[in-house]
Amino acid sequence: MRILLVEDEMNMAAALTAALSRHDIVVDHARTLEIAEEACRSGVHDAVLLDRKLPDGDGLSLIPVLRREQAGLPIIVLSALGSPDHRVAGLDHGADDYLAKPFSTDELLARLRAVMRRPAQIGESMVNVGQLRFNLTERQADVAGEPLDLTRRELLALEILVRRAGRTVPRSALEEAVYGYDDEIASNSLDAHISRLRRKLSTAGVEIHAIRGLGYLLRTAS
Amino acid sequence: MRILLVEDEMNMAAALTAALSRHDIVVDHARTLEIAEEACRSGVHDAVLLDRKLPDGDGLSLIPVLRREQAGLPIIVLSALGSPDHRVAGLDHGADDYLAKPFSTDELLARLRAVMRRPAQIGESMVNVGQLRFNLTERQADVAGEPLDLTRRELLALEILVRRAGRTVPRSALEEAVYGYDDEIASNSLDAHISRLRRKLSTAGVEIHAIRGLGYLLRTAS
DNA sequence: CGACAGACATTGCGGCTGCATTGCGCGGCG
DNA sequence: CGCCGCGCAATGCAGCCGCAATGTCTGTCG
Repeated sequence: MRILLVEDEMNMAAALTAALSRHDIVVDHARTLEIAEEACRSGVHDAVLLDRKLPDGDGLSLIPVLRREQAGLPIIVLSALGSPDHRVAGLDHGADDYLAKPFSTDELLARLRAVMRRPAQIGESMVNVGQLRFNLTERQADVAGEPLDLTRRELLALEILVRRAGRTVPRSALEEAVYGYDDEIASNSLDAHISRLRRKLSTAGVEIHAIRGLGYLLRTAS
Repeated sequence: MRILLVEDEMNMAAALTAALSRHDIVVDHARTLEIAEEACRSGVHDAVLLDRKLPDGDGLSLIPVLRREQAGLPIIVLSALGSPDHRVAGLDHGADDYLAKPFSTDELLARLRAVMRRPAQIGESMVNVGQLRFNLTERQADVAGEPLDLTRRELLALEILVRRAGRTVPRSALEEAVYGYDDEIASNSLDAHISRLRRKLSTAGVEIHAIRGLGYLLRTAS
């Protein structure tokens, strides 16, 4: 892990660098806002520790700059200004955490770990078939980025077809997915839904094949 | 915004609920770990406030459970156990932040905002859709610089629609965001709010689309 | 090889469900 | 005491969906 420490007081900086180094954290040290801005441009840092009182201004003013350059880069403010008001100000300027001096090194490390843990992206299960992209969690279908306007029954049918793309889906399975168990169906309305689905998928590069006597099968257009 | 408060002390819970409600945050209250676990399963919460001393165990033990159920759900621990050691323990158990009692309500709100910014932090806590600009931290909506005059319910509805712009928001999710669990709704008043929202957004270049049988969808006007 | 039957495709229609809109009255807050 | 937000209900409306009629295709049997 490599962090950028923005701090003008040399004793403080040295002590922090030593403490963090003992935990195998690489520390780059910047004494001014200007140097810090320059340093962060390299994009090698995993987090920023930011002092407030700096020779060329309040550290908080750096936060919007960092956010623009390196969106998502965790920022922890370290400051002797520790009143609730000061903390609120720091957090509302966009900091991820605010730690008042003096603090324990262990707590700093823990807060660093906490802030670094941030999940990259909650796994959204997406299925791609041809130009068709189906988001299983959101229950939404796109064709080349354009959202498809599907009705509820069409969505339910497409979902199960997509989940088993390339394999034949028995007609009975489709009926159970689209209607309930209870909801009896006494016509060919499932076929009707498939028909309308096909039209809406005409530009999606996929085909819904009918497997006579068995069911349907979704696959990329040949 | 809707949060889950896990706290057994009723005075504390009532005070917090009142304070947060004043900032238009919907609070669901759980007195025990068991109830909390059950409540979080609904997946409607944006964050969790977690006490440590609870009738059925240490609140920290809930964190792994929440992480498994709802990865990415921000968790802030609130505890009278405020020593650095305690904080480190809390953070290393997976909490996103640790606030020692007593704390100022303003700081809690600021830390909530900080922790909520995270997922959407790519870019800013400002969402633009069409001419509509929604400030998630300030909770304010502008159309071409002109601030929109929205009521509380309208704001809550618009917030969740904006947070998930371009994706269908289930009707149930909207109801839970705008009203609480307990607040039963026995009419189409949600529809009424949507209707009035639409009127106020008429010049915003966005549309609130109704997805029949599913919910609503906000997107730029075609 | 032709004819028929069964299965799927497509499309129009009507009913019904669920959404849109508006007005009213209550209750809370100033 | 007046205002405003909100829940509620009534009315109007649109679109989804079930249904059936008709067309197409395929596989089978005489």
